[in-house]
Amino acid sequence: MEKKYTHQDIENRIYSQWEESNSFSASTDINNQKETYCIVIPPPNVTGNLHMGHALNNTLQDILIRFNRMQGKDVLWQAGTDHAGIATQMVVERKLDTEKNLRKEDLGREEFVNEIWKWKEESGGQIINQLKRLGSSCDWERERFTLDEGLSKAVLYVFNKLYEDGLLYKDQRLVNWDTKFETAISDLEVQQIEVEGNLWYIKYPLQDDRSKFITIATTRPETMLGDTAIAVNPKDKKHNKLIGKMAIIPLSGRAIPIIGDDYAKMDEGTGAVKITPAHDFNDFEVGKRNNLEMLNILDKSGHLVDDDFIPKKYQKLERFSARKEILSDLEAEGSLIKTEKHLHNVPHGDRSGVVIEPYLTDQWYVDAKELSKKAIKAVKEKKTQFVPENWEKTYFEWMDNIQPWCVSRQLWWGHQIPVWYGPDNHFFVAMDESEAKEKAHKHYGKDTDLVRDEDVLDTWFSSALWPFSTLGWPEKTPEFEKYYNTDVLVTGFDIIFFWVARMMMMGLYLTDDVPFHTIYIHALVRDEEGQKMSKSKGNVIDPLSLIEKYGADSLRFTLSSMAAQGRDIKLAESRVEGYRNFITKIWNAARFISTYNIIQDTNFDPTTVKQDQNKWILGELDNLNMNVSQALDKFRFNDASAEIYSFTWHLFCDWYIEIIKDDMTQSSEGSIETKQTLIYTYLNLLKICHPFMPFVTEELNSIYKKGQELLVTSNWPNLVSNDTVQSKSIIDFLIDVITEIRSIRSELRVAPSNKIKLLVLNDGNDYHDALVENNIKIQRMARLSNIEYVDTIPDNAIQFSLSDIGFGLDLEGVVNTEEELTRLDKELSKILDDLAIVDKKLENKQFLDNAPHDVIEKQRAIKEELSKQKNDIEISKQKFLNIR
RNA sequence: GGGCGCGUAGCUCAGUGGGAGAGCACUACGUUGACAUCGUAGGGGUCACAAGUUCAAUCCUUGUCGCGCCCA
Repeated sequence: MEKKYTHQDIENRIYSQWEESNSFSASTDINNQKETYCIVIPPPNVTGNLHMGHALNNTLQDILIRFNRMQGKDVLWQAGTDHAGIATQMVVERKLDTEKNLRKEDLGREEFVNEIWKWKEESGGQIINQLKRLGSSCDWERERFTLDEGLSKAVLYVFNKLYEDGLLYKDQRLVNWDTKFETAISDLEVQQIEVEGNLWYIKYPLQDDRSKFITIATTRPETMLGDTAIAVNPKDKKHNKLIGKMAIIPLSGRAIPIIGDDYAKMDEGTGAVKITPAHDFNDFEVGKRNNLEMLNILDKSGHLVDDDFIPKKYQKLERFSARKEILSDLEAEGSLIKTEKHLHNVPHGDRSGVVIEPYLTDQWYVDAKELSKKAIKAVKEKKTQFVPENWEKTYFEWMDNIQPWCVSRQLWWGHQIPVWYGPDNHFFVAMDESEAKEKAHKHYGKDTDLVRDEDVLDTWFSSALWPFSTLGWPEKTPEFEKYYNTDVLVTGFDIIFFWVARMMMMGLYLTDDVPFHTIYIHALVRDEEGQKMSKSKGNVIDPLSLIEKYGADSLRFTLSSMAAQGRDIKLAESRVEGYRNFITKIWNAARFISTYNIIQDTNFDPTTVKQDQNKWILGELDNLNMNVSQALDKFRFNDASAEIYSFTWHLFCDWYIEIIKDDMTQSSEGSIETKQTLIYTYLNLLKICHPFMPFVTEELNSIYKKGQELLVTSNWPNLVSNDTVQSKSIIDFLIDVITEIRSIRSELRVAPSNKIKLLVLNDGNDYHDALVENNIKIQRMARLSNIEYVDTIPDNAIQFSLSDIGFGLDLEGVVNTEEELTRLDKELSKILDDLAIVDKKLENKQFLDNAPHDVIEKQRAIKEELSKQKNDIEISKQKFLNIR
């Protein structure tokens, strides 16, 4: 075997092997009766690149998938990507601009969309290959894309159904408008950013007496051109007598009413607020309440319109230039009273980065309120369960306050809305143009030319169908029948609103079933300082470079070790390095085994082993098996990882391998049993490690199972279920003896090369036999010259006792008496402290009356143990004082 | 303003109503053919603070202080 595990060479080879053997494929035998396990991947964006969030998300999914696959279930991990409307369109627009200096309008819609498809075929979906590098065992043959034919059909069907059911309608409302992309965006794609702006105080003269003014304060003076009222609070004594009068907008000269409305807060600003219903969400509501006119001052690119109510000089100005102009003009004419610095939140598009405008447009809306009812109920009734549970609060909070879902986007890339308009703007919702034409014929009584709605649907509209559309729904496919509903959705909390909530709503509406019964919400990966990773901060750790450097298994094991519930992951590279060392350790254990050319005996029956060391390690292996399984059932990835780590390193390598070293060079019946146990344990350990570290375990397994089974499709180990109570207590005892001797040697600075004599008192018990049987092992591991069984421990020996057996270490001439006395004092004071605590409890009558029996018994046992140790030390101490 | 969460070893974090844990870092010493990406041993904590419940609190309750995130 190579001295080190070289992941660079091995990972690609292993992954191809998995793919070539179809190891990831869900069963093709649709009629098999096996229990199913299905996860749908949260589809990464087709423009995406693997970041730490993906790495964590997919590591956890892959652990679950591989674990369940090894349980013998019929497993489907449904893979794919989404078409990411804005993001993808943006990428291709930028590319066209830099490469050909073309704008999408130069090409026209059809050709531009072709360009996007071309881009998608050539360089889209890179992330799929990156997921493969991580080791993800998705069923790639079933990979889907939200714009696939089947998924698009589902989208059309759902749009029609929603419309027919009265859950989808066209409406004119304010939307979040991105002036860069010239489309509506979701409020979830809007980031509120705190900005230091200004509050400008502007006076509006009264129409009937222009020497009088009402003063308003605004952060957006340019919108005054669209004001259609000034609101004051009816209870505001300073202002309420003005209600019903008219004020004049400076610069434009248009007259607007002063109205009374609670929305005006007396203690904010001047108490009077300008109302611009077409440019502010709150004002929109005020406008509707008071039947105000809605004047749109902006075009879709954020320039002022050239309508008559806008003074000529401001027409067609960009919105921020307009603000500048207007402010300087206000100042010039004396309408600007003062300017105050003002910290406030300004909405920004999370992709475009530009300030988002509330903008009055016609859009398609889904009645999310209605759809949310079942989705709320399903979680309340635990048909779908959040893990950790408290995330359901976040879910409920959002669901309870849900707004109509604006599903139309003014983009070219996406599912074009299946609505056709007649010449009179009467529209027909249909599955395709011919159906629309039929409907139009019925409506108009003759063939009529129709124009299709130009807009496309929000990407999340199609993503919401993902858990079932990928399985062939709305067709009643065998896959849908078999794998739906899916088992668990694994995702980050930041996606609960975007995606989880929508899948729940659509799933329940369309399939009358929850899309998954568990939603596991994992952490966010942050940098070492706990900052969110972002390109602008430059603190991004690239998972691919970590994979390059340390191997995918190291990264995976690091992430799963740190994936404790309810806490974010602060990732430092040193952790990855540490777990890389762990993998080296596993590798080296295999090298140890390989030294002895052990051939695995397929008839070996672990239930028949006789020796304590072997029974013990098999028992510990069973524990590991159960603990890992239970931890994974509860999504406790960090616990599972910790179990694996400590078993492998601290039981198997540190103790088992050390204990059995003497047996390796022998050929007795006993040593054969040990060799077979060694290899049995190791191969099963590889299986248990496999979901976490698939590459290295597959490679190591192949050393012993060349050409036989692959780990990926092997079965999870069965429990051995021996009775190991006695073996465990014996091995634990031996470990204690060796550890105690090592500890004393180290503290008394006995050189490792100095082999000393161990004395054992002859008044012993059951453990005596174990000492005799393991004589050579103990000598080797504790660096002893020999072990002598004696009737008394001489005065100059260091004395200790374990499990009622007295021991002495003959250190005459080796140890400095004063040093030993110091050591004993230190020991003693520790024991006395502990003893005091136990005594206090046992002397407390209340404690004896109230505490449960086993707790009291435990305290008594502790006391006994401590008293014995105290006694030993005092005797030793006296002996050393005597010879001082 | 509303909600969620976090303060445990130098760092990163587990954990439990009944003798404080891990990894990394640190210190000392290193032998033996699996492993120096290692081995052995060791040091290090008022479990943020305060009050309460309890026979018993790091854990439960309340409050205070500090920090983070989400929503408005």
